[in-house]
Amino acid sequence: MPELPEVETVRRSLEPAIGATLASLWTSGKPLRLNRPIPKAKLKALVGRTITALRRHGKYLLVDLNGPSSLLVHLGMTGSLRLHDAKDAREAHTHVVIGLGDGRELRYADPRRFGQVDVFERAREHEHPSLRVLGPDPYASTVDGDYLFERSRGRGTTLKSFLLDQANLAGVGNIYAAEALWRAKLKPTRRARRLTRVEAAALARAVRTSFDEALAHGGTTFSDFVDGSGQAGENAEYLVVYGRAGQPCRRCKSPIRRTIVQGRATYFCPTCQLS
DNA sequence: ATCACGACCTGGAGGC
DNA sequence: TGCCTCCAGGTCGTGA
Repeated sequence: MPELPEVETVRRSLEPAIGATLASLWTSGKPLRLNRPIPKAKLKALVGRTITALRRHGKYLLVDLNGPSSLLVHLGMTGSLRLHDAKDAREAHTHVVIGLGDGRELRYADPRRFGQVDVFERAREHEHPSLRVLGPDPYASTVDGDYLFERSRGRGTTLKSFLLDQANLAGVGNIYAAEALWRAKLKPTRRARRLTRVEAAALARAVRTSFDEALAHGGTTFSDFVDGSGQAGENAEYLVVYGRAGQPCRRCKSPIRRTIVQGRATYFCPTCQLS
């Protein structure tokens, strides 16, 4: 579910939590991704801190608190981070509840438990195992055609895998890889090393255009994505290729094709995305 | 080092 | 109604 536009939508929707103070903490006791336990003691130590800012890098949401620490949240496939009234019934698969002491609660829920919740020291942010390996956020000024061109030299993998590799660009997932490749008129199975400088520039623009559109529509919801206030996104209606197998290409009317590339559903237009 | 693949986990959809 | 199989927005460990 949540790729960069969805995580950014969550980030924006949680801004009303800035200024709130962490007052209590509850965890389910169930482990998340890689069977790793939620660091309850580190989270408990944050009680008394105030939320000062909400940031995002790629698909990671960073909640800054006064003092040296921040909270890291990754939504995995099915995670949600929502502001609730403390009186609201707790939804199934809730794993972290942070009481804000003002009648509100920040709740992390994640049915599949592919997500991540952690605490880190901001001064050592770049050393965090999950953040350390990330490439630049596609909205960073350093990301342009030249960056993608240089980065793709000597890479024998497909463009699709290249885009999904968070070490290259942080934030692209399976939906927007397909969307961006369609916009740039590039075939998902094209080898990254074959990208020309002109194509790389088109791809950099295409990634951002796809994200801009999705953001304007509040993100893509298929079944379970919601923002911090529980609102679903409308972007599924506007997708150009993802999930549109058999439907006409929005450029040339050819039926969109679905294939599997490296184990993941891949949508493209066989006419527009010839190479 | 790079790359492809399967595993992780739950729930929903569809077939019988 | 049940039971089975397949599929899903992400990441990471393994082995070639």
